[in-house]
Amino acid sequence: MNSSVHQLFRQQTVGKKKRERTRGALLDSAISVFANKGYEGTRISDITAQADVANGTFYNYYQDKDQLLHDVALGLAVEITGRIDEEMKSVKHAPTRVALATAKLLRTARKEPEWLDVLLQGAFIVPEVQSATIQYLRQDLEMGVEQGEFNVDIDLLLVNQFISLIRVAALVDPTMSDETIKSTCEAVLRLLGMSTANANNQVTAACKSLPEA
Amino acid sequence: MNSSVHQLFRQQTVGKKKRERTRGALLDSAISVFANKGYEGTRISDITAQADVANGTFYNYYQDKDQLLHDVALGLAVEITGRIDEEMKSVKHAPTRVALATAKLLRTARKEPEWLDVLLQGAFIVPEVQSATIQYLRQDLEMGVEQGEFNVDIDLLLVNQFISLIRVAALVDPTMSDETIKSTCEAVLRLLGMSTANANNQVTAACKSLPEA
DNA sequence: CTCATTTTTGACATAATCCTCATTTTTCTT
DNA sequence: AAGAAAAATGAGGATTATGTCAAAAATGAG
Repeated sequence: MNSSVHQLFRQQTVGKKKRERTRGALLDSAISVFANKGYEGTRISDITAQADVANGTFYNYYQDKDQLLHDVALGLAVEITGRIDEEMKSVKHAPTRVALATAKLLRTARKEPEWLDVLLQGAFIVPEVQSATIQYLRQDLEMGVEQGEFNVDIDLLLVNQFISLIRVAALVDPTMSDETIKSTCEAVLRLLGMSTANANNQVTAACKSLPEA
Repeated sequence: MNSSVHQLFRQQTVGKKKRERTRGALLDSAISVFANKGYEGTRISDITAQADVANGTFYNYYQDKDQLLHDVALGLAVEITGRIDEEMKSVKHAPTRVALATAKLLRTARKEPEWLDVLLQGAFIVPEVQSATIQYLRQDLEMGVEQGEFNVDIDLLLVNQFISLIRVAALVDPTMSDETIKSTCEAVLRLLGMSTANANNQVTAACKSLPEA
């Protein structure tokens, strides 16, 4: 049985050969199970049951949970950052970009809480997912320093602090209210060295350009 | 075999009856194993082996891992916050208190990385440990707002953001260099609404009052 | 030192999960 | 629609962890 309504990887594989479609089913299943039981708490049999395939089928595609998490999280990273980037092509002001990207990411998490959950699990466990995520962020942060808007050193610690603020939002308020999104965006900008008032203004402006709840 | 040099709970139970001493051994063992294998990855047999007792002995003291984590993390919370509070009795200026407490906590983590690791695991898993930690923090944060130094709303989200910055420091730099400690203290103050320059000054001043590395 | 009480022990029954592979079923090309 | 290739199946052996308990050992009060 597969209770997830939004099947990212299955959608990506309709029309392809059976092999790819089954892989897609396993990946979608993994999103749901990893999110609900956590990576450590997940059993292979949870994933195959959710994907509606036999136990042995898993081993036709992956050798272990690690490889599956790698594929799932990296796929989610590509999907999510791709969407956000696409919507921000024309924005050149770093604080606006950061506020918008954060808000859009958290909005995504409101609709698909499992996506962010699994992406973050991957970012803390799979090095390749971590570096993909970090690289994506780092550009905007460095742009903000060059623009004289962010008054901090951009290093590995700072980027991880950024990511951890995202994680906390999902943890404290899984429903991801507008309130939580706004507070988190402001916290991020303060972390980057903007004043409370400045951060507030940036976030208020950025949120206006978001589609309605 | 017990490779840990610093045996907090055993120290607390020397002279007491056998029952308390064995409990202390289990608690110290748990610190080491939880820190190295993570809560989920820990087997009961790991803990009894490390404590140099038989498998069945565990069940004379705890019904499951949960109860053990509860005791260990709460014990660590009491020990660590107790020490820090004691050393800050006379400090009334909230930003100084926050910078000092953060620096002292991270200094503790340098000497006893396992303590902070397990405390944080507990804070995210055991509600009672979480609320103990949060209550401890919240007082200083609210004091800072009253003193007009922290320009933010103190809510559950903010307190968790604070804690997550601590966690990130331990994650990114387990050796906990002075550099990491300083950066983290500054990030915390920025999160609380202080300017980069102000945060910098506070932290520099606070670090001067710390004992040498 | 004695011995009732407390504590420890570790083999074992139970249970959970992993992973394989011989067999069956499905796919899809011609 | 036939049939070779691809994919799926799920029973079962191997492994690992859990929690129990009757017997053995250690404790410490008198």
